[in-house]
Amino acid sequence: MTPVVFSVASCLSFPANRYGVFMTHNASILVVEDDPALSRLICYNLEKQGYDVRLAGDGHTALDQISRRIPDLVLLDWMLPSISGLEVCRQLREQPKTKSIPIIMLSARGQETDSVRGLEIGADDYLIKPFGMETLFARVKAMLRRLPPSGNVLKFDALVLDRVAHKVERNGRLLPLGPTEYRLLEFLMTHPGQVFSREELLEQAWERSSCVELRTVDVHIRRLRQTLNAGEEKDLIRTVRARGYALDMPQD
Amino acid sequence: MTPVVFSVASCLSFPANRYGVFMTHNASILVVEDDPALSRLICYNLEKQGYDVRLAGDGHTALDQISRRIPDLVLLDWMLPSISGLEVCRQLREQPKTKSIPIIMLSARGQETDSVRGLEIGADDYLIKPFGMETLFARVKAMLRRLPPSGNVLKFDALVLDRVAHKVERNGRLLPLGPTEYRLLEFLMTHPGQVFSREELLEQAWERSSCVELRTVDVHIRRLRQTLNAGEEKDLIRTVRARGYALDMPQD
DNA sequence: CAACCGGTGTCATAAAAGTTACACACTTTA
DNA sequence: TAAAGTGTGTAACTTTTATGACACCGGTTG
Repeated sequence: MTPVVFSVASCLSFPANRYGVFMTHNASILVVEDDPALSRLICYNLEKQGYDVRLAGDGHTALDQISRRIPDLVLLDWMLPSISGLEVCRQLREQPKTKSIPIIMLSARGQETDSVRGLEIGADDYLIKPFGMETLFARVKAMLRRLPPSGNVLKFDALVLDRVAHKVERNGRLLPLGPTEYRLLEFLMTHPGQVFSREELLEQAWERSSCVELRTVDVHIRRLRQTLNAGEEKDLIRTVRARGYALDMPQD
Repeated sequence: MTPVVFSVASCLSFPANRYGVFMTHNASILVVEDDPALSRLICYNLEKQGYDVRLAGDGHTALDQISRRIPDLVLLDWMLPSISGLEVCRQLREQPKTKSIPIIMLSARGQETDSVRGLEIGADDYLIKPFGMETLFARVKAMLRRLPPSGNVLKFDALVLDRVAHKVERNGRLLPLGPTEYRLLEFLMTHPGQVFSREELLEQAWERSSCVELRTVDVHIRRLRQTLNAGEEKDLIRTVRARGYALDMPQD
């Protein structure tokens, strides 16, 4: 299991763990589209561009996913089962947490009044189907370019650590961490999948000179786990007997 | 120092953009278009919408005008005498002062590769001629909505700070702030959500040369809180243990 | 000119938050 | 099953932050 080095334009190199989960700072895009053929085409191509792509097949699912984890950009089809794209857009613009998510609407409705309506209701761009993938990429890139300087953000699975805001979230849930737990997690997130001995963790997450018991690491790992997994979620910290700990995807 | 007292009533009629910053003036738009018929049509209609519209008939003039006064938005025709719109766009994106001006390209070139090229080079949107005025308005509005905070009035939640009047209010309640508290709040409001250490806050809200105890920041934060939250309102200042403070929405 | 007054910085102390050590239970390994 | 390695709860302890009191300073007022 050698670390795979994966490089994306304008991004640093990011190691992938053995489960193929890329730890990138790549923009996350939620594609909301009910036509499987089109959604597959879009997702496939966007993923090939290095984006972290999620898919929602209808309005409800979309709102649900967004409430759990806020994407950097939403591609939103107009015609959708359950809740229409227009309505999804309206609802997103209402809530403070979601109102500034960039939205590109996709629609077969090419009438001028349609695009105007979409933009009026809060969409940032409006693409008329059928559109070429190149056009989509260009629009997506142009939109992401204008994103407010995305603070130093580390991501691992649904774990997001924002170094500027000094906040950690898992699935949108804010995690109350103490300074040491924060440093510990920050270190682990910058080296995902790697196992560290207690000595190494003390070296990295504690003061250089501090002479602390090795066992202390256990306690902090435990507390980190407790906070991290509050909510019956899977344990992201792997214990390696006689070696140490690692931030890692659960086996099963 | 007189207590800061004022009313924002006069500002409230201005539209707020997505950053919560009120536009205290009408957005200025530079139209770069050599076809007199079209440019007149566009200018006339935009002015009727209340925008502060300027016109440039060719690339040189456009760059010249922009260097003299930076507009909020540029409508840029592709085909232009002297310097092409594409080149103007490229040059604008090169200089720090102009690189973040929103640009909507206008062009009769409807090929996919053209729009892609325009967007790649730095345009934020690309409209294919002929387009309806309604579409143009919608695109312009959508673009201006996303302008970063630059106004003289900062807003965060129900907190409003007017830099010109040098006054602050929350929920319509006037806040009597001292000079230091005002500077502190002003700085925090221009960087919402970000955590700053006491050193950074001293650097930003105090005189360069002043050598003041770090703990002094605590006291001023406390005074700021006291004034800000007089009225059983939620605390907008987040304490980050061992790091500093941030202006932030209460999470829970 | 002297008293007053709001704005500041500093200190001492209280309160809160986070860290460490330790005892012991539990689990895995040989 | 013994030995080694881990997990957990607790209590003492340390660090950091909140707060109230007070002295100083410059400007204004009577």
